[in-house]
Amino acid sequence: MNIGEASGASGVSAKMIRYYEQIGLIAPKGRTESNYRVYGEDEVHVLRFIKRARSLGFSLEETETLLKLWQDKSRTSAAVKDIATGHIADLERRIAEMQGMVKTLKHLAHCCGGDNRPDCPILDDLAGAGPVAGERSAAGSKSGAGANAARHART
Amino acid sequence: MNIGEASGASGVSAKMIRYYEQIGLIAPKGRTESNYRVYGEDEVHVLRFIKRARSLGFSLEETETLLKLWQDKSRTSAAVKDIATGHIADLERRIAEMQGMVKTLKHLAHCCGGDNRPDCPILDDLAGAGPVAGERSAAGSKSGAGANAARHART
DNA sequence: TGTAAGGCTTCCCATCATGGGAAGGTCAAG
DNA sequence: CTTGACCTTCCCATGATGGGAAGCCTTACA
Repeated sequence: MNIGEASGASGVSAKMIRYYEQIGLIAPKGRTESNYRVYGEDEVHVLRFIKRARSLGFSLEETETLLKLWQDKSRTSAAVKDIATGHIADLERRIAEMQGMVKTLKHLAHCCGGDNRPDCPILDDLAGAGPVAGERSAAGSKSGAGANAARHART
Repeated sequence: MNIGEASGASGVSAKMIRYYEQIGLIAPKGRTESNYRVYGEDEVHVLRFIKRARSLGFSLEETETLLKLWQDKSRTSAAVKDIATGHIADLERRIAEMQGMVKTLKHLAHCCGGDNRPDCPILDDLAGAGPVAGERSAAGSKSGAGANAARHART
């Protein structure tokens, strides 16, 4: 199987397959005489494993650990569960952060006329004009962590 | 005011202040003879504006637009509100994606013994062993979009 | 058998926002 | 006058992915 076929069979782009190889996550079964990568069913299975793990939000580093556990027949399910629960906590923390942003933004947008006039509570808030109608909680009170939290949070 | 003082007064790191200058988001009031950047209250105000926008999850591109609107006295609040509502929708989409992941992961973790034995429904799922007890919905059924969604979603 | 299309290879670059660090100039306090 | 704390610019790294160029290989078709 060529890289293109392996890509089609796994749903992982050829570009990514090469990248995963580069970072030591997977290796082709071999190479043809003309240096083409050759894959078998096992490799495709690994690629699908990676893809599924990524779709559940695991980082490539976590995915690598999970992959090793998968291939280690003497693993304990506790080790796997630890990674999963840690990841769940991470996701929930990020969800909470974003929900804080949404809460604040909805409040501000609600207070904003959205008309032809220039007066805008959203800009007032950003400019540090102080609370619009009530508190400046949500993402506001933890702006330090929030700023950090917002980092890389964009698709 | 030096860059260090402006950083302290705004909460934006000196490194970032220089970067924002590089991408044209802000400029110092001037330079000293020895080439040090000099800032005034206005610049600090802009930096705080940027920081607040970032803490609400706006990208630097969106922040730039908001900044221009803030400085444009003939803006309409509708233009600002549009950006905010678009951003809210974006956040909510990403929140929903992550919630899907959490839902699936919690189900899998719940089904996993977390003990000394190697049997693990989490690995079974990743390996594509099919649904553990019920469906493979949540992040699973939209795995294509999910994979994309997971991208850059990590702090 | 020649050729054209498409696939493969490697290599470099871009993204987005941020931090780290080196090499060297400047300033203020002791 | 030295020392330490600043400042300057420049380069590199992150994480996961895509884009594209230059050049080789394979397959199908005339």
